[in-house]
Amino acid sequence: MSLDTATMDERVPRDFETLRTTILERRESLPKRIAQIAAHALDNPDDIAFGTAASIAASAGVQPSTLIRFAQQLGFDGFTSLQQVFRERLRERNSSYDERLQALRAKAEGGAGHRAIFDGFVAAASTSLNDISRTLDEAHLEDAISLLAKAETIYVLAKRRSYPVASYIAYALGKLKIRNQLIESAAGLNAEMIGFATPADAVIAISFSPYAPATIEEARSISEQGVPIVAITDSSFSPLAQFAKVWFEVAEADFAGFRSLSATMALAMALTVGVGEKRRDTGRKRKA
Amino acid sequence: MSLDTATMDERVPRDFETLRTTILERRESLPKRIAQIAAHALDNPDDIAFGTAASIAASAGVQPSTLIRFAQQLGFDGFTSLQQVFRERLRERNSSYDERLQALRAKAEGGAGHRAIFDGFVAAASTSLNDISRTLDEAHLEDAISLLAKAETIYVLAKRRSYPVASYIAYALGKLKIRNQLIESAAGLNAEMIGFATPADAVIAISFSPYAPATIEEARSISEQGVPIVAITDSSFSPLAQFAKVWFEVAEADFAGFRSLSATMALAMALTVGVGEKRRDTGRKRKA
DNA sequence: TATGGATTGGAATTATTATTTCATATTCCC
DNA sequence: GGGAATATGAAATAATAATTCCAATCCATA
Repeated sequence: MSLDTATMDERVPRDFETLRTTILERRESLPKRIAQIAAHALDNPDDIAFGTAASIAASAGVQPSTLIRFAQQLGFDGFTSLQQVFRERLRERNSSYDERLQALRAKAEGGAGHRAIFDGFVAAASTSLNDISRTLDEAHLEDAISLLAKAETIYVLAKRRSYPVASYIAYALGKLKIRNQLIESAAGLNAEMIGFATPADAVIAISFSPYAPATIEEARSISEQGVPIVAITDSSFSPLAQFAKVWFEVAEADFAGFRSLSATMALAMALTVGVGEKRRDTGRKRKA
Repeated sequence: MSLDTATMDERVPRDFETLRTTILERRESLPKRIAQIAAHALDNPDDIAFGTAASIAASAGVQPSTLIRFAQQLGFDGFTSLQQVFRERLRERNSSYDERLQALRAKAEGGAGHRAIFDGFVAAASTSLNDISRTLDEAHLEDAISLLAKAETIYVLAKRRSYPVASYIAYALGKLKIRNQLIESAAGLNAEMIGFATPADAVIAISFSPYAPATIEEARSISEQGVPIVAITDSSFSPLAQFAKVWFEVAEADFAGFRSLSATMALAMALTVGVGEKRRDTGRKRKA
């Protein structure tokens, strides 16, 4: 009877992406109601993962039995095993970014392809983003934005690994027509540039362990001139923290010896755009 | 009997974070077995979300009834409603980054606090990372890494918005002792620098719409010298694509007018570290 | 338009799973 | 150390959910 329905030769999709592809391939050849639930499944994968056969069937507008036929047509032996795939998807994507990162690190160590390296950096970035959105102190954010919004010129201070963030901040401030000055290491004029800063200005300083000595030195000297500093750094022991009016602790995950910048970037952009908004609101605009 | 157990005055935790806090607060005062399952729940939230009362109890080393008592002690009326919280957590975190981004955009438009802006950038970064890890072409990655690994000097070419990525690549290449040359816009010597490149070298070029004319011009001129180009850009219509031996399409989500860089960064780092590995493997090393 | 095969709906059945109950053990306080 | 209160284990029970079955319907083809 049902022994010889097309379930022998075809592989049962074990992961969501394969399943998705399989469904899309067969889309045309599926009976109406089965197609209906197939579409619903791809559109609402979470519902499949958590719902019961009855509830899913109802929200897709079919009978529970149809749902089971759908699963069987794909080679599963019932709804439950189809559901496993949808659950696995949530498991993988979600919670275990940390563990996943661990696994990927091991994998990459073991010399497994370049895809693993890429996945590692993606996982590191995601982990960092998750972390920061959990730990960011909202009050600090408000304080920092107020402080920066009052500044005549915003100085942006960062070297080496943090420099890309600084350059993005400078780019964004420029686009928002907010006067700013990037203090690079390239030209040897840092000391002079810093000398121009006054207490009416402000600084965004970014540095992570091992802290670039130049950054620390410049931060010290500028804070001694009474210029308020907003710092982004990685621990309360950071030398930057002691010079700063407001500081953020950002823990970036690393992979293959390079730390992610994603969390720092997100915070940097929030500060920048936040300052832009604040200035627009208070109607206090300056020339770029 | 059980009507007046402490379930009236205390709020039932509706979201995972509240639940977590509640559990941690009471940790000390919980009976042994209940504490055991409480710890297990916080350590393996996914198991709670997907398992059955029996399976969870088994893997925590307690009886199913204990699990239910645990739920009731927290104010839930049974295991099922406790489980809902764990499922909701997966739902929220996962699928809906896109929708969440939409919501946040609307919220930020409406002038809702700076936290919303920050969340928006985090969501944009996450969305971009999800996208790229789905769409990245593994073969392209291999090709690009092989190509770059053979180069004597790697030139890194990017302006404006893409410049932070370029500067991070240059930093990382430097740390890996791979000879490289960053082509900035600052110094006006780009034409001369480019003139030094030979077909034995290679270029990483990064540009997104609206493409910086200088980047395109420089890419054209360098490709005419026979130097192979690896491009990171945002569509197959990108002018960069036509000059490139290998090119990657990276779609970054944007928020408040600024696109995320997280996906581009992850790809850039994978390329960089990939090249480092490849050189180490082939034993073909060069001086920095 | 009749006929066979595939598809579907809906209820009956079976399986699984949560919950309750009760006997036993442990803990805490006097 | 005795006794009450609390906690725990194990199995019985109730609830819920998946699956199957069969009759009705639809659809293509002769």
